[in-house]
Amino acid sequence: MGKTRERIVDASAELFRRQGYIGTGMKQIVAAADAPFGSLYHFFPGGKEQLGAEVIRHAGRYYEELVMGIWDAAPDLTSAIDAVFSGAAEVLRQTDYADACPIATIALEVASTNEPLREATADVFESWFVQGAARLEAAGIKRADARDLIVALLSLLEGAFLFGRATRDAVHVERAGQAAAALVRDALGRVNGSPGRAGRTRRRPTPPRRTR
Amino acid sequence: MGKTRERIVDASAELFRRQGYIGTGMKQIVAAADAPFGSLYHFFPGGKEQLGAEVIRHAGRYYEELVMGIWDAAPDLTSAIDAVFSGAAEVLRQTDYADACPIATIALEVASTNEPLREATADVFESWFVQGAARLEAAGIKRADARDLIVALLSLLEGAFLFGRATRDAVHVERAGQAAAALVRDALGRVNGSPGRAGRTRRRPTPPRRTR
DNA sequence: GTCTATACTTTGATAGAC
DNA sequence: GTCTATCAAAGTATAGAC
Repeated sequence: MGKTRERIVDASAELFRRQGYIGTGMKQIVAAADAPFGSLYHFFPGGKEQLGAEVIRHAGRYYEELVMGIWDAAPDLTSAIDAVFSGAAEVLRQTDYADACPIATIALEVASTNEPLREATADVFESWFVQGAARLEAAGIKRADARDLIVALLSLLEGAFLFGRATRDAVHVERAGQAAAALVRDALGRVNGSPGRAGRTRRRPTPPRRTR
Repeated sequence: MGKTRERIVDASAELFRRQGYIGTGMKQIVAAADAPFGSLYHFFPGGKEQLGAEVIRHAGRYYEELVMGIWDAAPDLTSAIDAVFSGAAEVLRQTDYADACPIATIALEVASTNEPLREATADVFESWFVQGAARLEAAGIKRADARDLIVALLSLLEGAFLFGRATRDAVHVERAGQAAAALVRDALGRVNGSPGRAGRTRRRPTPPRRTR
């Protein structure tokens, strides 16, 4: 229904997430996008690599907005963490253990083999770190701790995605969420003796400006 | 110098870890193994899939023994966690951010596309969970907590590997190790009020029997 | 912008001599 | 067990009519 170029990017993102970048063929993409083959190289003269880079950045930003939207909708920090992990586990189940992180598979595939695409994934992850750290700070985590904490929280999520997909069991994601909550409690306790209300964020945390 | 079949498996494991299963060709494998092409299908009549399954199980067991060996050599639980994560970060740096988890890339590639290989990765991960949980129990973690904790610790490691390779920065692995240590302290505190000696493992934790 | 046909390369896999 | 030649299929990419 949308524009052809848009459909190509969306279909590619879906296929890359499930089959990886290398495992997805250009012919499969145009078939899934219901797009003419000629349009592919019309819109992406740089070929598969240009398409891959665009998909990584597009899917990365989309997922960032999805997760941060859930985060911001929660009344406090611990609820936010719980909502993100619970929601991720639910999506994993509902998609037959296919839809987890949109770029993790690509990131590992290209990390040592394709420098432009590796940089694209690194940029996406860095943006996630910045956005998450800003929210942790807004919730009262010390600036010096926020960066380390968000990396740990997202590592828990990514690792649990890996185990969840491989074992076809989303409980790993939920349990990782409980571990994430424990890490948050620790960090909050380090700055505030009363953990009861320490986790309460401002009602409308100033959304940090995107750096792009 | 070893037997041909052995060289093929080892070379495949190395290539799969860095380039993934799909991204590695059979011709590249025989070249790296310095093996005759005919031998490949002589030893692996099931083709690439049979080779992939064997590499997953072989590399999975090798890595398990490597990590658990480091674990068992540490004087106490928190030292063990630190040693594992620090060692992993060091290897990551020394290999130009190539050598992290030997099967994570394959696991994500095949999770939704190749059921036999997906099962192989699931078996490996499950074995890691069992071995790790047994060691946590031996260190005083309650049985009911050990399983959840080992999944969280390994999720931290796997997620940090992903970010470390993508951003070419091993500090993520070290920081994940600190978060892992915090989770362990929490779990130990839940069973023993004196965290000072609570983390002390038995000098020779009974190695749980392998289930294969 | 769309569409078809096709060029070129690489892939996994096989056959058969040695 | 080894080695070479080769297959059929799939991969990415291009050309050119419309």
